[in-house]
Amino acid sequence: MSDNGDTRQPSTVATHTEPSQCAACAARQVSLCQAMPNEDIALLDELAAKHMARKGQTFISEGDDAVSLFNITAGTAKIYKLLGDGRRQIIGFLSVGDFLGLAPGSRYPFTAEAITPVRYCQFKRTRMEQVFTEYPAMRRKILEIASNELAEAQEQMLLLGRKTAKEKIASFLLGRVRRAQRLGGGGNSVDLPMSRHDIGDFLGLTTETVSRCFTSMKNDNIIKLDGASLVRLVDKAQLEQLASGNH
Amino acid sequence: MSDNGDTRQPSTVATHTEPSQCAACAARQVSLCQAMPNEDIALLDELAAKHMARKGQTFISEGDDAVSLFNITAGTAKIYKLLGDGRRQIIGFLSVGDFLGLAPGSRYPFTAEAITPVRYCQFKRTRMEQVFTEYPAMRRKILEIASNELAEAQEQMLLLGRKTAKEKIASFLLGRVRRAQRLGGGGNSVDLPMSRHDIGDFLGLTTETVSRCFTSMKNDNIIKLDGASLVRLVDKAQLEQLASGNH
DNA sequence: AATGGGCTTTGACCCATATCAATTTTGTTC
DNA sequence: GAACAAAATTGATATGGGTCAAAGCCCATT
Repeated sequence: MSDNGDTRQPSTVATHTEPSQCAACAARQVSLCQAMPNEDIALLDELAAKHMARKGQTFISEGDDAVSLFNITAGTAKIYKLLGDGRRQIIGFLSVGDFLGLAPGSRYPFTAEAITPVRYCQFKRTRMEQVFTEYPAMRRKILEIASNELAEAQEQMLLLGRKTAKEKIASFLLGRVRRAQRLGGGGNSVDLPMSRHDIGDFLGLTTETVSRCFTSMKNDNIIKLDGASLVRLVDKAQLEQLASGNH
Repeated sequence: MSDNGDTRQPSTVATHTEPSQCAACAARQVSLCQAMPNEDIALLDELAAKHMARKGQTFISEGDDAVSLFNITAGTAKIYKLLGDGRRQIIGFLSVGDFLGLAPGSRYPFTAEAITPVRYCQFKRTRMEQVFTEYPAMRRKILEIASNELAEAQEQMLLLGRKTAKEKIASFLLGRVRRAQRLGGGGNSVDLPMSRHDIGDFLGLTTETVSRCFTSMKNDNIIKLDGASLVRLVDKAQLEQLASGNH
């Protein structure tokens, strides 16, 4: 696919490592790390390798040895899976506070790539396993995160299997707003750092169909477009209606 | 949908409760319960309410208070989500050893219905939370199960979003064989206790398309049908080829 | 502020799968 | 084992979204 041009065989190694403090981390309150008691947070500082990924850089590759767990602290990334002939399914978009790296086997079942510049912490699985044993609250938190992701994945199955193009777009936009609100963001505007192509690969549609839906919803006065990447939700009630499959 | 006819408002209450012993349970070795040490297995016996669900009976309803966790010990069930107008997405088929009930909020995000007569154990969440604290291996096992389900869900997203009808059917059949093998079942035959309609709602297809794919694969000598519910995989290599999206 | 390249949008056309409508097959009950 | 109902199959037709192609737009760079 076109945007894989220079990232097909990228190194999993990060460009840049920097010191920092978990205590002051913006992601702390919305991430796994909130389960670590304040007095012991320094331990995570020791264990976390802090990295950056440039826009377009792949920092986890499907099939690689799953030796690490990751926590996004800034920016937006996408994780995806590919079919043999290049068809792509984006599994999710990750941003500040999001956790990834759970793998049922010994290999990552997806690729992760930065959409904007991304900051992330990398933890060795083996070391973290010890931490989880020492701090049961951490393991409880991971399980909570996994449960959430599972429910989200199931909701996405409903979307992919049974919703129409417009319903998919409506659901996507509402999901984005909710996420923004959870992170303390504002009311009815959504920023879309990913391309139409990415949105299509997330929703099981083509770029063209995504674009046509946006245009049609704009004409129906359901949304307003401010450039390609800022969407204002004008008629949220109608979006909810669409997203839930009520006709 | 047609097969909801008499189960739309079914009670979540089971028909029948019976004593039994976890120690002798067929599901033990392939379920959560294997994480409980032998000497303490009696504890689970005390906590597990053993139930049966008749064919077609709903034993978890989407939106209900998520007070319990479940473990299937015999039979096959489906879990699904509905859209406002009745469109249905089946999230998974469960059988012996499968665990369900993880809910990110306080309500179940899906409905569970027996396809064949189902036996299951029901555990109160609050009680299990204590057990998990007392037996960390149990929580570790749940996390392992959740990771597995998450990866499976992501694989299913790839299927729903990007595979063609034939590729979906090929993936489905292979998935069924693998599951059967994991449970000690035989080589190249698959039993399909669910209807074509159910398969369609699992794969994001209609009954008719499912049936046409089966017919076409039969004609291409990739599979053999023995009645509607027994499938023999004749050309597994070709199925793998199809399932992985290689042309 | 002109140039160029990559997104995004729009248009025309097509096809895989849905829909609608009969059969045929299977399984269950008396 | 006859009779019925439910499920599966097959056929004919329709359509939502894909594909292919051509502008248009937006910045980033100079």
